[in-house]
Amino acid sequence: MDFKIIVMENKNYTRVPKQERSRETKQSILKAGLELFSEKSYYKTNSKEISKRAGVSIGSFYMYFPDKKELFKELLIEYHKQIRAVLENIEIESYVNSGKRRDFLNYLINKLIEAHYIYPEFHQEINVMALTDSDFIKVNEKSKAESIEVTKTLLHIWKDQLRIKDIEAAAIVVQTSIEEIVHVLIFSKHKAKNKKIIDECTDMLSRYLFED
Amino acid sequence: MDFKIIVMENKNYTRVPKQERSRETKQSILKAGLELFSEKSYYKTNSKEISKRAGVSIGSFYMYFPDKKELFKELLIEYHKQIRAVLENIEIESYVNSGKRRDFLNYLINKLIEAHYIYPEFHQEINVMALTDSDFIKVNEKSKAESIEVTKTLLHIWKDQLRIKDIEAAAIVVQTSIEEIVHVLIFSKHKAKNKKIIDECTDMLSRYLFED
Amino acid sequence: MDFKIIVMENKNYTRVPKQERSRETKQSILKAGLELFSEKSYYKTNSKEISKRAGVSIGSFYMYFPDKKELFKELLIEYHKQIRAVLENIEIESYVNSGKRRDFLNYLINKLIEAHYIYPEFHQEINVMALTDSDFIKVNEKSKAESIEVTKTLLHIWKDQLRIKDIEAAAIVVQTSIEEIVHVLIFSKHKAKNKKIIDECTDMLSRYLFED
Amino acid sequence: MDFKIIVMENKNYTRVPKQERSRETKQSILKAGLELFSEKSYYKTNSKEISKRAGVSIGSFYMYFPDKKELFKELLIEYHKQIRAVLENIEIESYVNSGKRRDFLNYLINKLIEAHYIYPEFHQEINVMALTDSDFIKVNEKSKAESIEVTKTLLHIWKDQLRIKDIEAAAIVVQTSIEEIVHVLIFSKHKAKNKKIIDECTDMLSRYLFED
DNA sequence: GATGAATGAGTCTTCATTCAT
DNA sequence: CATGAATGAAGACTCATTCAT
Repeated sequence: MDFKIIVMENKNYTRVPKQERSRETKQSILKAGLELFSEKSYYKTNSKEISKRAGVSIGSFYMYFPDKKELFKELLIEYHKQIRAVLENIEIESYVNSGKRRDFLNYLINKLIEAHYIYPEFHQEINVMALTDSDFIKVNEKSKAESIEVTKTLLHIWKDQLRIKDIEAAAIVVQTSIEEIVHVLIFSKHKAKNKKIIDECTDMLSRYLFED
Repeated sequence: MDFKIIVMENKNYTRVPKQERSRETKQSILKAGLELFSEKSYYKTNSKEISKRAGVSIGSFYMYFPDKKELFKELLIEYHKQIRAVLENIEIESYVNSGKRRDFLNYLINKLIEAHYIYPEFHQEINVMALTDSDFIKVNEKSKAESIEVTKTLLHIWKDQLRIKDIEAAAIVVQTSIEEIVHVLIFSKHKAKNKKIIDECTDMLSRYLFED
Repeated sequence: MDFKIIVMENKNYTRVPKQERSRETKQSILKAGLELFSEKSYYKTNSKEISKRAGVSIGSFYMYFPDKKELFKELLIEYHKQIRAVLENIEIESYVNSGKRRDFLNYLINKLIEAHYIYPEFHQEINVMALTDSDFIKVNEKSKAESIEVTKTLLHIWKDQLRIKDIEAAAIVVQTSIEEIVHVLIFSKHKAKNKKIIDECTDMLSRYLFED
Repeated sequence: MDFKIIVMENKNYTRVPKQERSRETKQSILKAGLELFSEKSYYKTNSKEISKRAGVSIGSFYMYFPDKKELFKELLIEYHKQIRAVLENIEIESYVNSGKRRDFLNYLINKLIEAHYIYPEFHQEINVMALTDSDFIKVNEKSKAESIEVTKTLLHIWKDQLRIKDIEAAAIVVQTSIEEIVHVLIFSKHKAKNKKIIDECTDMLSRYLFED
């Protein structure tokens, strides 16, 4: 899924392959769900509204999703997929040997912000649901564990230069700090401050992880 | 509010002073609300259930609270009051001049954990509601701002010994990191790891804030 | 439950005991359900309509019955209770020794007609549901088995005068025949014929069971 | 209609005559409807499911039947046609003059059981629908009246040997008794008892109709 | 003819809130 | 003050039927 709307540019071409149309409909429901869950939260959004926003009937909604929860679940999975995609595109090579550890940390934080920016409000909503519904807790815990694992891997690359002893605990501290600061930055109203905060965060992590 | 149930010790007095009885009833509703919101979230708890758990009628519920939301609001305010109380009881004096900055940070984190432990699940639920309902967003933002303010004040005490320049940004980074790590610790399943994580966090903040 | 409507004769008397009112509401729903299920069948009756007929809100409906099915179940149980009551009031004594076996059979058939007349259409509907919903099949089978048991007991009374050998099989044949003929009579449009049919049925059973 | 699936034996002919194909499609829908209505009742079967079982699209379903009800109606008519066919094949001649009246009754009951065995569950479902939907009540009443008419005709054959006076009423009693006992036998779980029950029924009718 | 995606009226059911007692 | 029966708007979900392809 990509969250872009596929705008039909040519209404003259009559025949849209059935499968295509079908995919489109599902897309539009996913998109509407993403928007509304983000705007007003899961509990304040009802299926009628999602359908309306998607420009389809309620019947269609239930053709593609057995229930509202399932729609959320699909969005959740998609969301994590995208975050993962960003993390997997991180270019470590140029930093790892050049000793530009601080630059790397900066780059990492910015990448993560970018990843979460896809749909910041949905990020919130995910947290909400993850806390509310046992079905989502697992998905979220798994996702968090994976993030910590990625962090651990990254730390291992600088293994020899680290001043910290317990990589496991450090990974948790680092990952948690970054994640939450990214969160703050995304919702910050004073975007001006953001650069400063990123710099401080970079400084903090740099001092923590490495001997100067 | 304290969340303990006030057990009537004197059954002889048939007439309990109305104000007393009234306060009790309200207490029991608050307690029931706190418990249920924490256990099953705001949206999955209904007023009938709260009344039942509180041992009062639904009618009583609506005598003391204009609606369900107001009950949550009062709990929210009470919750922040308690966190504040913990913070206000922090004893800085013994640390500030002794140079035991690292010990202080450790003490601070432990104090915050203690503060949040009052009702960890409710802490979650607050986050949920804060994101869901615009009425609570303000309460929460205000609370966060105050926490950062407190952090700033604390940093000012060590003013001369700090290596950081931008106290404003540092306060945000420090407060956010601590808050979230506390969060992780509270819900951590591997309590064994917790001490290590606290130590790493202390180390990180210490290195960040102070020159060795 | 009795299916009579309790008409409030005196609206001036303000206080209707709560329990009384509550029972009344439930009564009116049961009555409405009985009527509508009989008139239009279970599947064509919806909860809104039942509530409307009962003069209460849908909310009330669901206060007293978890769902439509449960309402039907309660009516079913009540129905069988009433049939049983009629059977238990049968006066055998006056017939058994006088040798008026034929009169007794006649009396029995008439009693059963009376019993089923309480709500003939509901009798139909019971058959419908008993065939449609596995939950009701048991109730119905049990009820039928009990009827055959009663028939067997009756046959035992005339033990010495019976020409039949297999009382078990005879009880099934007799009970089934009566039941179905009663059914026919109830729905018969030519009430004039009914007496004749009862007489023929009596004759048939009499000849079958007893030596002349 | 016969309920057997017509397996296409000749795959060489790519083009199956349209009428043939068309009839086949309709057959498969009828078959699927019969099965599903019998298995789960009319109201719990939906058109999508019928189409699926029939291996055709919903669109096809609605090409052959204006609505779900019409499908049931066709099955109903077909069902009665088959019962009729069995009755019409009854061989009276060999019995009527030989005086084997009892054997004939036995044969008749067995024939009727055979007739209803075509799809016993559907027999049930017919009763359900006949009571539920006014459209089917007529079909059913007509069918019942015809059965009584056939019974009357049969009784007339033995006219001179009958001990009963009112053939009309007797026909009702006989037909109703047989019909219902057949019903009991079909759904009986204790098949062992069935022979005994048939014998008792034969005995009952024989004693009732004829002087020994 | 065939297809099956799309429709939306109609059901069941919940629950915050009121108000007569 | 206390009670809890009653309310009904609102939401989740189904399914017979249509119609563009």
